[in-house]
Amino acid sequence: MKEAIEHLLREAIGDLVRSGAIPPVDTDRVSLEVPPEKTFGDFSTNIALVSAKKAKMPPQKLASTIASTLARHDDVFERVEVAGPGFINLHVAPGVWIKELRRIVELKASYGRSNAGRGRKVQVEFVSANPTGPLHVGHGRGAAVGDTLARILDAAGFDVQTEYYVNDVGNQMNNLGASVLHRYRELHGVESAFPENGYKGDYIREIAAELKAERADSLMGMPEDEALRVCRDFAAASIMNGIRKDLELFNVRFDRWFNESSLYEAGKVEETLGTLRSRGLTYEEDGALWLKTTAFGDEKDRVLRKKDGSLTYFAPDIAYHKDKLARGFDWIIDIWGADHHGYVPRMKAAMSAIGAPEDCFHALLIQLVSLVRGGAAVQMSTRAGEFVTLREIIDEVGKDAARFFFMMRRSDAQLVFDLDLAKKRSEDNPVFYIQYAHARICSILKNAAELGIEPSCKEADLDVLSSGDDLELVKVLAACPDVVVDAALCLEPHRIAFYLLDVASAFHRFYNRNRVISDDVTLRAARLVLVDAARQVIANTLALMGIDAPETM
RNA sequence: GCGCCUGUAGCUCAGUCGGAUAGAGCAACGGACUUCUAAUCCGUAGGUCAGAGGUUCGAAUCCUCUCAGGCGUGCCA
Repeated sequence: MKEAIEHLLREAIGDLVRSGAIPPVDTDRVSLEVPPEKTFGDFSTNIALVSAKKAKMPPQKLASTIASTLARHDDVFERVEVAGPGFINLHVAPGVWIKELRRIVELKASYGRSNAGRGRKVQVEFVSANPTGPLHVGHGRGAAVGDTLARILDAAGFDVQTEYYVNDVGNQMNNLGASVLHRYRELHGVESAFPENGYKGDYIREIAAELKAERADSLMGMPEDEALRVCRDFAAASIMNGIRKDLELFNVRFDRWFNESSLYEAGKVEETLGTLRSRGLTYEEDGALWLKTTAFGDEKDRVLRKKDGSLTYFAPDIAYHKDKLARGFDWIIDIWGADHHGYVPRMKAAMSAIGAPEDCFHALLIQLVSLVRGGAAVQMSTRAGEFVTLREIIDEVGKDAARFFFMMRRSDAQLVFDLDLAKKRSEDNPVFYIQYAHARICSILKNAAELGIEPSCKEADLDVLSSGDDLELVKVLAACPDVVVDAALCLEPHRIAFYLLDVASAFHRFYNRNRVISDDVTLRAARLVLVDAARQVIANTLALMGIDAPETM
């Protein structure tokens, strides 16, 4: 809708410029917004205000010239007005909205989808938690945001692939193995010092117990190296298994699980270092190998290979992103915890170093989540192994509430997750407010069906919805495609959550003031189509968030 | 010290890459159920947009400084 009207506006301005009626105007700056008040119309544009100075023309005069040209589209605009200092306010004709309502019902689950992304290949990498412990609350937010973003990008016409990067090599894996071995020996009555940098969570004991159940005491006589390796591999497999299950429960799907170890196996890490070296972007100093990231805006150069000969985390990560590039993605989106923000400039620099196009890489940072229960903060400390797992959250408040709550804030703002509120089955819980709207509509449709009436936009005369509360509801529903596209392009999935609240609120208001199944046969048929469209929009938008749309509550 | 994020109603937060009288929800107060799910709706009240300068027709939004909170600043991952 918005796009179509923007097109008309550009066309009108283009015509005026060509005919010499107005001086050249920068049409790139043409944009529509939804004005703060209904009396200002459905859309408004400030193009006359923005261009007045350059055009050397008073804004009001410029505005009225453009307005009168636009007004010729009397099939689209009911009224075009100039207001205030030079806004052009557009009142869209009811027929246009009714046509959009018809589209909702015809397109069904496809309504809201568009081709804005023009099939560009996008990869969204998220969660990517190390396989050293279960997913915790913070990972949950990343999972909800990443999965929702991927669904939104898909709906907006991008070719999306989701990926989980598994850091299955490195020191942390050895620490994991040592931790499990320590607990395993404990179970066999052998005490030893707790390993340095070991993992202290109870899950380590559980894994040790599983290992004992499977292998009895067979590790006790093994050489240290071999026992450590067995523990490490067993623990990693067990933990990854748990992570996959948690994500499945959370309705989060990955197209691909990418093991860091595969980069080494394929020789990609050395290959990448070779590429960087041959481009003259590396140098040796203090016995270490450095990458000249300062050449690409980083504040200091970074080490690739340490003095002791081992690689930093950075080195394989560059190889990983080089692999992503080679797979042909136009847009590479990494979703990281905000504590990694210091890593962004260096990764951006690395992307430039391996020849990535400008702006093809984007790191989306997810700020911290804190939990509140009974009005008090829930204490968490990953280091001490005291953290609330994603699984516990799902078990406590349910998948739907958890996903919605994680999406209720902008990603770059810290989130306070109120567990009590998320559990409440009442009006102040936004998830239930929305799901209740959906269930209410389903109930109306069911009652209608019992009377032998089905929503049908072929039989109904939808023009009777051209005013008042009916039209207001149509307008809210019709915003859906624009919201999806905006959320996708801005990488702001929280907008979907806020839009859903708008739709639910618009429906509840409508419901309380109007009867759908009434004696007026014409109106009844049309309103049945209207509420069915509302049901469809709510269901489609909930689906973008991976949340169920229940038919009864 | 330097860098990033945040600061908007009592609370939790929106605010569409500068627009019109700064908006929701909760909490408070007052109303609406012989009616399709009252798990809802309507109304009232609530503000120095952290503070101070600046940019311009116009600033919560952009720039500078100050204050407050969080995070980062490894040859860790």
